[in-house]
Amino acid sequence: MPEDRTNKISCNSYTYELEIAFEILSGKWVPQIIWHLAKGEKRFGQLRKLMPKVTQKMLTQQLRSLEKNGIINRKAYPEVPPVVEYSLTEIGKSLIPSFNSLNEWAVTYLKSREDQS
Amino acid sequence: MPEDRTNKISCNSYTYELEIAFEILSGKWVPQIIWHLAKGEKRFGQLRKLMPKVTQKMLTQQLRSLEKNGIINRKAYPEVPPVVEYSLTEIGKSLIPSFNSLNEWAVTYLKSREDQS
DNA sequence: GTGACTAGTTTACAAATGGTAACTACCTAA
DNA sequence: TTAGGTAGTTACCATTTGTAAACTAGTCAC
Repeated sequence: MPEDRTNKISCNSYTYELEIAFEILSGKWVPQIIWHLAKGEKRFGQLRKLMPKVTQKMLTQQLRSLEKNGIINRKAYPEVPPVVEYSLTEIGKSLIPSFNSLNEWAVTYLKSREDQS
Repeated sequence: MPEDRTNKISCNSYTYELEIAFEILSGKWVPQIIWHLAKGEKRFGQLRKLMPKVTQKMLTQQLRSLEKNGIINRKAYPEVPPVVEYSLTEIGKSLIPSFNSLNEWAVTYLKSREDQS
């Protein structure tokens, strides 16, 4: 074997996709945003009410990042006062099963930690 | 309805578990570490070789954090030179399906982004 | 007694991330 | 003309996270 090509999926390339996912989803408020949008389109102000601890700056920042990455849609209506609606894209919606899986894992995890103490 | 208790699962409490998961799994090298350990017990030096870009300090730091959170086991043998073996705990192993799910999502995601450009 | 081996620690620094608070734009209604 | 409503932006600071490089400990082989 001249090069280490015995496996098409080398360790490095195989973790690459997974890391992309975590890169996109990292950000203190990102999971929450996606979760809320999973339940339906929301306006900026609605998200603020649902997430009282996030500041305006952080909310727009993370919304912009999700938009850039194609996870959410932003629809702005040229009205006064302004109306902006956020929703999950198709690829964004396809994240929901993974989120449910992680959520279930976390429930089990927390339970197992309680039992120990 | 005196209080908003129509749903047992309120928005706030429901995202809580999900956020715990992301909290534990955030950290630049954490997904990779878990991924490698999913394939079997590894020594410190083996992990370093599998992840050439991580520094010693970061590797130990993130391993410690995962150990503290009960995701991995650390077995140290009092030999010279030292031998330390890391492996996933049961709850750690139970993360693998979620990781697979996220990984598959990311593959689809990357494909869909390629197609656009 | 010098160097190699493994699995770290330590110090100092740089970069990324997040938080606070004040400010903007635009139109409407009083 | 002044206040209110929505969806932001800006400037500045604090905290967290990550990096680089040198150092440690204990034993063995030379």
